[in-house]
Amino acid sequence: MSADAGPRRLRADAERSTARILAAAEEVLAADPAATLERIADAAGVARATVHRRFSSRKALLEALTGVLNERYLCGLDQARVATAPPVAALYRLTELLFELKVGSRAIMELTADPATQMTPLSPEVTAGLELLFRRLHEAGEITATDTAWCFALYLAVVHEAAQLPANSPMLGTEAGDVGARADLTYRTVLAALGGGRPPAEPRAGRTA
Amino acid sequence: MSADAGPRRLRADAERSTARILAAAEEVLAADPAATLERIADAAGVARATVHRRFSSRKALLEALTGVLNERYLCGLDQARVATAPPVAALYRLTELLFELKVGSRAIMELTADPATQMTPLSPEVTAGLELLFRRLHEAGEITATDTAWCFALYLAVVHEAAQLPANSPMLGTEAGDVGARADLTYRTVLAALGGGRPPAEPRAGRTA
DNA sequence: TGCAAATGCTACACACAAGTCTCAGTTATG
DNA sequence: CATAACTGAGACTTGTGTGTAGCATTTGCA
Repeated sequence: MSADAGPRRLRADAERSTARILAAAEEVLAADPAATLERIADAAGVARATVHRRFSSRKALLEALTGVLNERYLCGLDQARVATAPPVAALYRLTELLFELKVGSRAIMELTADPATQMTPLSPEVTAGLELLFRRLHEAGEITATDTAWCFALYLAVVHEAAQLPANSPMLGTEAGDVGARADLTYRTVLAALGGGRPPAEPRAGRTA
Repeated sequence: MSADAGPRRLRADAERSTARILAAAEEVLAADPAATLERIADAAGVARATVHRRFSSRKALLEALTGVLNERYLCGLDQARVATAPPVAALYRLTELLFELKVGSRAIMELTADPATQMTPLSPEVTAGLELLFRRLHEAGEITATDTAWCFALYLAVVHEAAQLPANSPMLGTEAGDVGARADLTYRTVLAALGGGRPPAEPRAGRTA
């Protein structure tokens, strides 16, 4: 399940290096998608050679990164119970989780998708989960939009914009937590944008459980 | 007003080359933001050396490109009469114009903004125009969102997503023109997303005039 | 028509990131 | 503790994009 899933398991410190590199790459690449491996190595506190040791190439590192993000999405979809919970509750919970897991930057996702195919680097499981969620929202009459592709293109866009919004924006209100306010804004905006006929309902299930 | 605004004016064919390069750069860079100057030159039907002759550096070319886009925005804001027309009509018209002028790809705009400052490469005039539009929308009660920054971050995001939407999406309906359908979808979505209390009103002024 | 300007083409210099290799020193783990 | 794994540091090759220069040719313009 790790980056390379090599034949023999890594030593503990090597595993730590891998994790630190991935974390640093996420942070650095979010700020500058064209950042050098050297800058990533610096941010991770390792030598550039070590990056090459843990990841056979830059491409491999990027793929590992999107793998991590995919796992986070999958984890979020699972925790939000998109298949069973009331759709609006699932959407709200999922949105909270996405902000908690800091899946704000779309730039990283666009790094692996080569310019030609323009394919979404989201795994089939993730897209299936999102499709299910929005289909259920539609069946419940919470949204009117019919195209699930449009639904989560818009959803991801709003998540991204809400993540980039400066912390002092009046849109975030005076609520306590920062991520909570962003999630709330995203939830309301998406539901309204996709044609919620009624004013957005409060979720009926657990909030920050 | 041209790319370099040199001391002496260019010959007619040189001016044409400049235009062709800019057009090619827009198309190629929209597909792949990391595209080579050589690929741009090929797409423009000129030699790479000519690109260097018309634009002193890659950076200069990118700046010229954003200049062009800024002009288009400015032109759109002017034609939409954002200062005088009824706000919803102005929004609708502006949206139409943005799609007609193919200002769909945000990738190009993000090319000039260096990763550090994260500044919007939109000119102050453009941002001022957009701010005015959304403030008027708010004052007219068409939207409830209070932060203009949030308003046009979301607006641009929706424009971008609508531009990327595949042509056969059910969201685009069976309307005649492609750009019209996208503009319509964008208009409705944005108005709803920003808290239009009522179902989005039809614009009261000229449509595709 | 004649001249200056613009272009295509080729060759070259330069910078820089990716990737490989070696070796000495450090750290985990049986 | 002894071995094997991991790391940092440095040197090195390679590939590639950018930018410059020269020269023959074409083209706009007066």
